[in-house]
Amino acid sequence: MKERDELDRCDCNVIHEDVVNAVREKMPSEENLYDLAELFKVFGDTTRIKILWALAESEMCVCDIAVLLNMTQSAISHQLRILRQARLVKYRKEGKIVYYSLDDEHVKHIFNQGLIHINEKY
Amino acid sequence: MKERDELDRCDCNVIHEDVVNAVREKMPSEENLYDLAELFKVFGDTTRIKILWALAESEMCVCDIAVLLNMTQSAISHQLRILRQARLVKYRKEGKIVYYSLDDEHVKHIFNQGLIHINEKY
DNA sequence: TACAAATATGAATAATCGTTCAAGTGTTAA
DNA sequence: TTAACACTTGAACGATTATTCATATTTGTA
Repeated sequence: MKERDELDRCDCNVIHEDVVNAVREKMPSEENLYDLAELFKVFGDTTRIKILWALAESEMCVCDIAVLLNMTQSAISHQLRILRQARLVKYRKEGKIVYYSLDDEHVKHIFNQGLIHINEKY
Repeated sequence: MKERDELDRCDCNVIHEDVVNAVREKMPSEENLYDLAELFKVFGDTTRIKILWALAESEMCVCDIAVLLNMTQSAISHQLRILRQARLVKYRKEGKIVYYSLDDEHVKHIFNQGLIHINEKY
């Protein structure tokens, strides 16, 4: 029985079964919630935040970003791969130089909402 | 010399010094970027995303959340502490029961922006 | 008072993650 | 073709993190 399993697992009794059921019906799919967490995980690193903020300002090559953030070019390249996989940045090659830029307009909107939260609190 | 240090560190030459300088001036403070990353780090976990989404729907006690997510009450309690510290949830006590609810209206806005990004891509 | 229930917390463990280092592409120019 | 440069990548290391387990704490109740 499903309910029995859940109680065994949660280690407590259901206090408000009606609330739980109502909320359960309104929850997005497991997949959607997972993807959402994965997206925010990408934003949850200072280096990547800085890279995205920089690219929101201007297209830049890997070396420029490394200089701007005072980090090794290798570290930047690793982070750019993660941003690429999340489809947050795109790139174009010009000879040996690779130029990165934002691939998503609402990154700025998400950041701004985040800043609102931070600055509103005290 | 600052520039020398940066070049040592980034392991490459400045390609577009003008771009780097222009972007540097537009960057928010180190502190702001750090706080922003910390906020998104909190969103970057499936369990916490689920908790926040549930609380966006209805006030719930710890036990209810544990049943809803099929997790131990202890695990939920640990995550609620993180959400409390980030000022994303608030709580009220009623006897031995602790009811949690959202403490921030734009959590929903941030989530919605995130979903837009996810769903727009293919 | 003693007990059970709801929640919180500290320590431990396993998994994940960011950076570094070393070695690899691919491209330009001598 | 050789060398230098811009960048990428894989492995390794240390740090962080989510969950579990055991143990508190607080409150209602017998």
